[in-house]
Amino acid sequence: MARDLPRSVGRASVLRVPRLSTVDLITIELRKAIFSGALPVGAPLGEVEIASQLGVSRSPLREAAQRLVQDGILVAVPGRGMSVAVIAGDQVADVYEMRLAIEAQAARRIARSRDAAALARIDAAFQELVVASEGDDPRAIGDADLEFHQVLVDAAGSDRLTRSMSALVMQTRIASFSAPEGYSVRRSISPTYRVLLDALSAGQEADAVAALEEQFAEAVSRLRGDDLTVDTVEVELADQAQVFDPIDARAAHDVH
Amino acid sequence: MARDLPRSVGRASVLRVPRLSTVDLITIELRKAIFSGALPVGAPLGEVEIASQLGVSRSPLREAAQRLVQDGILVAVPGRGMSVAVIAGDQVADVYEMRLAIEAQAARRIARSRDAAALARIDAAFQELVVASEGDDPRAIGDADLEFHQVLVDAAGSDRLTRSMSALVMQTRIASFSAPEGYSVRRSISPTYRVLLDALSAGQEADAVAALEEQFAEAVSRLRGDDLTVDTVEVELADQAQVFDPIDARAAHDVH
DNA sequence: GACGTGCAGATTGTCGACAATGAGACAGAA
DNA sequence: TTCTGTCTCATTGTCGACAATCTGCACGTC
Repeated sequence: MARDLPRSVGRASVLRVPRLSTVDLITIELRKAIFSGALPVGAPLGEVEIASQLGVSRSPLREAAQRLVQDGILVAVPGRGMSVAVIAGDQVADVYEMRLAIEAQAARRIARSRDAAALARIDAAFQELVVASEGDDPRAIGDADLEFHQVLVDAAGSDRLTRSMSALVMQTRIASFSAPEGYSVRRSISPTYRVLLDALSAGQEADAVAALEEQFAEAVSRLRGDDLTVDTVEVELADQAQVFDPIDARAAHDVH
Repeated sequence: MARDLPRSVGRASVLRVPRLSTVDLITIELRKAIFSGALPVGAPLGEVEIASQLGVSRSPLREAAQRLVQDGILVAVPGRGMSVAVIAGDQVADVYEMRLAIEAQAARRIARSRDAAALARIDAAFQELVVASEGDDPRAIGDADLEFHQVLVDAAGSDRLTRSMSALVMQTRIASFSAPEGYSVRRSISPTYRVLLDALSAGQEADAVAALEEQFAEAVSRLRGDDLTVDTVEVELADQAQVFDPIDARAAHDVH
């Protein structure tokens, strides 16, 4: 019925403004804080302190925190409050099991479609990783690595794969922070990356998945401290920042 | 050093009691309500009403709701509150894309390990599905189908795959409710199930994944209303229950 | 009669406060 | 000295209330 599409253009002329709620903002801020290490792994998060730093009340903070609990980034123990998750031991392998699920599916989609734009984006992300690897900043290398994998999944064009991957990127970073030897990254790029890229553009699904599996197996054993043969570069422990950006300037010590 | 493991047995003698928080309880209750259809798809959820039905205040309810938002089961629009998600159109295919990611990974693990106990559990779940399919209760068939897929993933033994699947089970049910023709299920069991089971016990990873892909392609086209060739059985629309169990008896109309 | 405007009702978003629970310190007994 | 019990303090969990926002209806105007 035409009456349902009344005045103005029938097809969406302007699309919905994606306003962000306060909870969204807080969630983003908390993610950044954890990802950067400003909120150290295992640290209990004092609700009053964090809330005041963000310039909000405890209610929206707690709501945001529940989202992170849901994606396994925070853990909540009933009487004891919440703390940043620690991902170590068997959990590390589980993170990579889940990553394999997501990334393998993305890889299959991409290999099957061989979409030029998608492949180009992935290649670009790989180049960023190559550049970062030439430097000595482990944080930059780690970021580029995670970004590459996120781009890989994004290129598959699935909302759910993308969202799931972003949670896994966080968990991977947390696992790195939780590593017994401290945060470190592989200095040289694993050959599996090029194998993966080649397989994707050649449309060889199985090879692409196999490359991912090998790459993840390496990563798991490195994170568990089993494999000391690969050359890594560590970050100084003093680099742990202790504060993070409040949502806006008026935040911090302010009377309501 | 032995001094670090002092009194009592060194290795965990009793394991942590997993007490559930109120937020956990509410989350479970909301899930049940949505899964059963008591909270209809697309329905805005009045916070005061639901909270009073559950016998809790709005704060813990809102916290629980944020978890469901994170799983894509509820949607929150800033000024307008939350409502049960509607999963239709392209989102249906996306749900199955994600399910393929999770279930294919689980299938690969199982096919690779060929763990007898795991295969037995899956077989048992399949038998339940067979039994349900012999009846005429579409809800029972749908439940058994989803349960089968959940068991399949559980059998892989990965916490994250399991958790992810439980969210996807919810989304699949929501997609069914959102279907243009109303809730319906396939009357006969797709032959892809037996192919899958055979491939799993034979250790044929690729065949198992292919069976899942085919099965999901069928499901997507059925849910989109494209495919009217398969025989389905629908549920009466009047069956929508409108209330759901409060957490405990003292709930509802009570002065605090 | 149709459209735009303003008001009223209801609902959400946020806050501060209170109650309940847990952690750590301290003292006393074995 | 070591363990146990108690006390205190800090923190979390929950609530009711207020302010901000949105929806629907009625009114006035073209």
